[in-house]
Amino acid sequence: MSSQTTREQIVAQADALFYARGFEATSFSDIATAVGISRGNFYYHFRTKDEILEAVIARRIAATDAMLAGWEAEGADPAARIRCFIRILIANRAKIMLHGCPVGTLVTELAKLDHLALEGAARIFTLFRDWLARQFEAMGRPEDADALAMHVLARSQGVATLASAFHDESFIRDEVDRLCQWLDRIAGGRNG
Amino acid sequence: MSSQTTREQIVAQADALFYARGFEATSFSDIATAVGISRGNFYYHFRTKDEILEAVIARRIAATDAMLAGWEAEGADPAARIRCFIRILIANRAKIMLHGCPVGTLVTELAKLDHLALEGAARIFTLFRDWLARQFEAMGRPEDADALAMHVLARSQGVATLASAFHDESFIRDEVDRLCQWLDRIAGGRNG
DNA sequence: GCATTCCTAGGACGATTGTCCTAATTCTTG
DNA sequence: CAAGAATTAGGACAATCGTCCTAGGAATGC
Repeated sequence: MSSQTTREQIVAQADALFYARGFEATSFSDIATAVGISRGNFYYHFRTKDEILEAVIARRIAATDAMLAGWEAEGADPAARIRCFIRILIANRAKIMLHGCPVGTLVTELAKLDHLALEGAARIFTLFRDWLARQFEAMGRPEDADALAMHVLARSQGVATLASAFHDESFIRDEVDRLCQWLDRIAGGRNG
Repeated sequence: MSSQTTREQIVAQADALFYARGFEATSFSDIATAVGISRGNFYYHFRTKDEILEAVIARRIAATDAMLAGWEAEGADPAARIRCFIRILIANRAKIMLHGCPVGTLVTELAKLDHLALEGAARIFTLFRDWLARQFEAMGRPEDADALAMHVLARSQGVATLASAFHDESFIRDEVDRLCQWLDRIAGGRNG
């Protein structure tokens, strides 16, 4: 039990630090200090840095799954569900302006490192992609549901990147509005 | 003369390595090895890693300036100029699928490191932003030229991020087409 | 209450990091 | 050709990295 808690604390702190500082820039000592344990104890729970990364990715996958399931339970309107996704940009704007998108920045870093965990991290993107595609299918766009899902994903990524580059909150709001208008046009039946 | 060449070689190799592996993951030794000189010689030209980063950013700013000026010299049609920008995604698709956007990934990394050079790196974004805004002004959209510029910039960023996450070339083409269609609608006078 | 497993602390390891120094070499200039 | 500056090579430096080991304390099961 106590070990579970320690392990969970390690993964939670590693998750936050990987997001705020990046994977490579975060050291064993950083995480151990954040949790309040010794490096020796740390090593008992995770033998390599890659193991922590795997655990963090698994944690993020679980959290994403839960979030998407929650939006799906809220109502039956697929357009409203997609708006839930788009509005993460607003809800998390403070952290996004500081550190960008947690998924996008991790995937970008792992791609540059040629890291094996890149595939796992990209799976988080896939969760969003497939979920969004299902909503577009439910909106009556089965033929280009995946393309539309990728489109929404891409625009959200771009907003997060530029918001952290320019630290501009009103830009986030403008782009969210623009994206929601685009979604309304899709839902209204016109072209995209 | 020979020193100029050595210095330029260092900056060029550092530029390529920072793009491919990231700033922090690239060491003095990596750059020295790539150039084919000793670390001691390296230190003669650059005393700190931040100095190299500054030089790389200055180099990228100069290259960006030249590229934008070149597009401006090609013709007088602002929409065609913007299409030049959008098509970088196609022209550089191979490297983008491997390492993302050079500007976006550098800014993202420096933001996480709380690095002083972030401001300088964001200046590259500003070059594109202001240039794009000038084109939208010339297209008769002075009131929202900057917002439209940021919109184009954001969508390009998102495409680069997802293209490197999924290693999907057809996605790049689809999004470039979509963005060009959007541009045509803007140029045609309808709403955005 | 004893034995066994689980958990923790603290330090050691080789490698690598950014930085710096010094001595040799090359180049330029008179 | 000689004198000075510019350039290079190679190694030393303290610090930190990820990884690993060992020994003691806490908890659990019989």
